[in-house]
Amino acid sequence: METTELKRPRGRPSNFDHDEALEKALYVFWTRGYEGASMSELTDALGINRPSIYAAFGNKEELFRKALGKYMAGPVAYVADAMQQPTARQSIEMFLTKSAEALTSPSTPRGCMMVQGALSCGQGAELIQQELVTHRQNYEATIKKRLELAKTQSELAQNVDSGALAKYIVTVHQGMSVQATSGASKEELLAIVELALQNWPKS
Amino acid sequence: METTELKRPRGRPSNFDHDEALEKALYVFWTRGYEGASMSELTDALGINRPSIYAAFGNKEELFRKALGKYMAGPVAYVADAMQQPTARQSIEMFLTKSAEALTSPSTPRGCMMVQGALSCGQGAELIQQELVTHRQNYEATIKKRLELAKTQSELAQNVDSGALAKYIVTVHQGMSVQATSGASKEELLAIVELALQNWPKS
DNA sequence: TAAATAATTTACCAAACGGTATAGAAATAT
DNA sequence: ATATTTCTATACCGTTTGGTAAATTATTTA
Repeated sequence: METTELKRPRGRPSNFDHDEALEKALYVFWTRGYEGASMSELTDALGINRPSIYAAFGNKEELFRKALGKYMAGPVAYVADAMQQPTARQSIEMFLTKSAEALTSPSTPRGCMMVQGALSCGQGAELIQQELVTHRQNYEATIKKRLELAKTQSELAQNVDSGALAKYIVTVHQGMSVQATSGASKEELLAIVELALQNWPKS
Repeated sequence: METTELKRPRGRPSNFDHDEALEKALYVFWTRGYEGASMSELTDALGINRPSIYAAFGNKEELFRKALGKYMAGPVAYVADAMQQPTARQSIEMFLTKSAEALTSPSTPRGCMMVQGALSCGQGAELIQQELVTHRQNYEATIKKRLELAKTQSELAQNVDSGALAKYIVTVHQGMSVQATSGASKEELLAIVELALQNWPKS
């Protein structure tokens, strides 16, 4: 039991749980976007003073990056799971279905943080904007890889354009994110998923 | 020829063309979004002083609304044209194809202003955000009406859910807008359109 | 108990934000 | 010519932005 007794660090201990604070920051950024979230709103939501935030997380940019990391490791972790389904068809179906649920979950902000975090922005946020573009492209590449695996397994025909199909799938996902932000229900998004999956290429 | 000789108004005439200035403002808002566009950047782009902008267009909100009106009357006017194609299938195909071109046109900013104008925003822009939601929903309703017309004309079966199908179509459009902002080419968007149209419901 | 370390608190900073008061300049009407 | 009207230019307003300096408080080590 003495292994649970961690040696406490030298000076005054933190008055707040860093992980809880980061989660609260995540929700603010998720709702407002990078620029729309002000440091004042963040300090209010986190319940701690501004210098403590800067001491713990750096500056606004780094706080956003760390919140985004928590987002990808948490609410978006289902994507990696979906890719491990036995067939590509099942992977994509699970990806879009879980997306429909996640994008409209009543316990989280609506929409995808990677889409609405900085789709357009002012002069000071172009770096964050570009980073979100890269993250979206990474997910697209992940889906493309899953489709290419399906081609080697003869689930999909060799003449299927996995790049175009992956782009189509993430396009539907990103469109659903906009719809979720506009107030669409989970059922409405699931109906979209059903329509989007009707044209699965024949093997 | 004397009808072209308009009676000039009373005081000092405007030093700039209001319509040209509005078009420049449109491009700034289109690129930066409502919040991302600062009045300083707008005055620079319009080439006129700040009080002249306020005298001519009101405040930032009204300037955005007027620019948005110009956007809908200009770059987005093809939507109304598309709806008048002889068949719904042709209407939707034209809508998405023209969208793919417009969203990636080299002579305009990328993406759809109604999507990226204020997808997420700070506390001062929620009204604009909501107005954009309403505008997107109006376009969705327009497409739904076109599909319902097709049902009365037996182009589409009675059991087709025109609401869900319309939602699917605008979802693809909105996803393509995100893709365009991320750098997708016109050809890539056209490939998405092709995939999206493969599942057109059988009559 | 004293020194050292690290957090919190208060107060503040320069810069940028949207918006405007005031004065001058350019046109028409009398 | 003079008065009137309207736009333009300079300079400025209060507020909010992201970010910090300095002092205080709480904890561990010696």
